Amino acid sequence: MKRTVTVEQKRARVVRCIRDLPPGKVSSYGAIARAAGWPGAARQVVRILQQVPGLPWHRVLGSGGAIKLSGEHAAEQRFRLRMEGVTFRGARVDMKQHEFQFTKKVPSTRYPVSSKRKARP
DNA sequence: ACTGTGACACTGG
DNA sequence: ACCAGTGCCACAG
Repeated sequence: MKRTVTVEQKRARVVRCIRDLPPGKVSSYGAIARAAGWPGAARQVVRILQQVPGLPWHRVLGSGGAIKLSGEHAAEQRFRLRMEGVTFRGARVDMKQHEFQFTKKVPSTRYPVSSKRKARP
């Protein structure tokens, strides 16, 4: 039979992953998507963060621990993270110390990019 | 059906 | 470090 995983189910898994982030620990959009078994859905993680209230949104960063928000929002995120004891290395979070390790995570799910050639008319 | 958008990820120059 | 190009997925118009 067909598995037809609905978007709703994927969203639910993403939400769970985000809720699993304990204070002082962070993750990234892409890592959350992979941990939720939905590799490549970083942009969907963003949507979910904006739509679902009550999530620890400040613990989700861009790749490499970069804050992808701007202006006041970025300041707010930095503030909240510092309040939880998260340390920074310049403008980015020290992932070495604060990246949360999801036990699950899809095995060797490399980003499906087949560069090797750029736009070639 | 098609196009543009977004708190993204990656690679290459 | 920065920018450009490409890939990704769902959603709004």
